Amino acid sequence: MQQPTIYDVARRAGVAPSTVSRAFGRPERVGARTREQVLAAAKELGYVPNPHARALQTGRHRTIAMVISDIANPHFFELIRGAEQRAKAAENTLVIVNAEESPTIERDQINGLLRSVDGFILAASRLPDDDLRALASKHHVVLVDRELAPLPSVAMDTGSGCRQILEHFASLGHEEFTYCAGPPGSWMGAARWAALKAGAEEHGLRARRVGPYTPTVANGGAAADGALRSGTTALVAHNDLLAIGIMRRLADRGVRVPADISVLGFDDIFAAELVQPTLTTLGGPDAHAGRLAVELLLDLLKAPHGHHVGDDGESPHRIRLPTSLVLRESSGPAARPAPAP
Amino acid sequence: MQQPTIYDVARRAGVAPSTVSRAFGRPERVGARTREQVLAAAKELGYVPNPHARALQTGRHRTIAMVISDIANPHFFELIRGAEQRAKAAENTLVIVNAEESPTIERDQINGLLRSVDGFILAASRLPDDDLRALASKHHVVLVDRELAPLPSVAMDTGSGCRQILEHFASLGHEEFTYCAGPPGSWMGAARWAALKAGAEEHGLRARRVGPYTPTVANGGAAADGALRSGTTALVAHNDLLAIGIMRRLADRGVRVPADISVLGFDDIFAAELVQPTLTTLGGPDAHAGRLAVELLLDLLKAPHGHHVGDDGESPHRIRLPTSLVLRESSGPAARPAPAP
DNA sequence: TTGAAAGCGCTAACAA
DNA sequence: TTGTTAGCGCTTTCAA
Repeated sequence: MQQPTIYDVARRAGVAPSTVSRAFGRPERVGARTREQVLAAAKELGYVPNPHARALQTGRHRTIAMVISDIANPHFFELIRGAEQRAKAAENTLVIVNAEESPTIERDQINGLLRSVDGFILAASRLPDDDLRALASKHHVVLVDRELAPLPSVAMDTGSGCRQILEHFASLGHEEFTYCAGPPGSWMGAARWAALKAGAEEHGLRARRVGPYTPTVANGGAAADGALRSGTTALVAHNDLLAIGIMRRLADRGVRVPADISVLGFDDIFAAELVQPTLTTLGGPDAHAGRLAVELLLDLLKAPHGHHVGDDGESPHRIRLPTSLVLRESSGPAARPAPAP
Repeated sequence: MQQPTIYDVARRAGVAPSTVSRAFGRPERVGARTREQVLAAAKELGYVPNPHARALQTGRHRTIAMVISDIANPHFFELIRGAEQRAKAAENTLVIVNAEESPTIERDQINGLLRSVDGFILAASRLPDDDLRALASKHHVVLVDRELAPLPSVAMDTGSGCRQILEHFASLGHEEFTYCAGPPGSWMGAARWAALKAGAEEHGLRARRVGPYTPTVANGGAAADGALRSGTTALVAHNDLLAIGIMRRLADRGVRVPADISVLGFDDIFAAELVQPTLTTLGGPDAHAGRLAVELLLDLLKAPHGHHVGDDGESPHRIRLPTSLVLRESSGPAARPAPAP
């Protein structure tokens, strides 16, 4: 059976179609009595407004898309939750799409939704800067876990976070550490390494880097082997998934954590306290980040149409969230360098 | 700036708007030369078809929605991945929405997408049977992790799966076991308990049940305490998340796994082999399930409009996937019943 | 406050 | 093969 339209409702309520439209879109511009009749008729008929017809006319879809670089990474759970909450509060639908760590897929997903959503929240986007700027010049975009002037963004404060890690290492007597890098396209990964390297000297630490590795538990094996070769006493992994994989491989090779090597991760995913030993990691307010990202996007949508952040000299919203180092069992006092195998 | 429309492209290419439309929608019905001109003009202008206008006319959106009962449950990762793959192959966009384990939210999410997508894949839906049937009578719906005649569905084969568990217990000398139930609205949970209970006797086992519990790691504590009170030697949890939580609580209370109690889960999520001891669990081909679900939905969409499965006597597609018990460290020979605390 | 009518961008008869 | 034309269901002037 056909879905009923405003015309069906109008006929039933004995009013004009435009009145039905108003009753739904701007109820205050319809007489209270009329409104009730219309709503009643609509209910009887099971009328549901057609969002396409509405979008065609208004250009608004009340839908926002969240593109996640890898939906299998638990790090994004809370982000998604927060974003959903906030979107729902604003009566917007949030659709999640997965980019599978691939810029190509990410681009395709975005293009597929370009005309169906009001804006995009790109979480840990792997797109090149230029693509991002081009997209933002025609559509509303908010970045998460990435910063790029002049786009609005929300990201963890890498600088202060990495300083906490450095201090932790220094206070435990480590003299150097090795960073197991994530994917080359990861802005966060680059930022972390930059901050770690920059702050190392003043904490009396030598910084090394191995990688890049795709950040999954499975790839931790290679990362562990790579790091072990350098005979280090402390490891920082691109994220918790990689850190967990590293610890597994270390255990297999008989290297004790933290006695022989300390291991740190980023994100504080739920598995961090499930593994043995539990993982010391730098976490942040993910749900809050999700809420803020939606809020930023909503602000953008309110701006005059065709107006995008950066058009004039207005200060973009670049939010940095505080992080905190969650101390668990995987980090401890420096040991002598692990014997090269 | 305004997005260009077919009219702009038509003017530029010197053809009629309908020709532009055809060039995109049914390229075979346009002369090769004309088509090239149109496509070239479209490219220069940066034209992108407006899916709403198209949907308004055709009723097709090339979008399918996947509603997940809890997106934070890693069990759904592979399902999502498989579904995405298949959807992409058919040039459909897959949007994921989260129901947060709440029937109300699930219904709201569905209603919000009702007119924007071609069909729904409901994963572990918490909706009452009647709601599901009502929805399926007006829209295309495929169920995952749930079965309800006459809707098409794909689910793990609970019967054979639970038999494997029972045999495992019996062969290890257990004489009874306790099932820690999941949420009341979970069809899968009910099916598991039913299968476990039904098969227990013939394996010489006594079956008990405690719960329900919301299946999260955090709730494992209560589940463990509940089960311990009964002095059991074997535990089956609604899913891995709950099982992991149970093991943590058991460890805290000094109960050894599997020496004192064996613990089993369902789903085989990635964390199952991360925990200590690693978790014995019943897993299945999740990615395959995702692919199949999309395929089933695509079949439905191909059927004549207004025609829904069950309208006539046609046999619905109810797919059952084989499961396999992944033996890990958390299950072992029966001990004497743990002393009641 | 309500109605009439135009049109959003596209597709699909129907004609040419 | 291509153009003309009439909507899809809705919102939004403009009048009444």
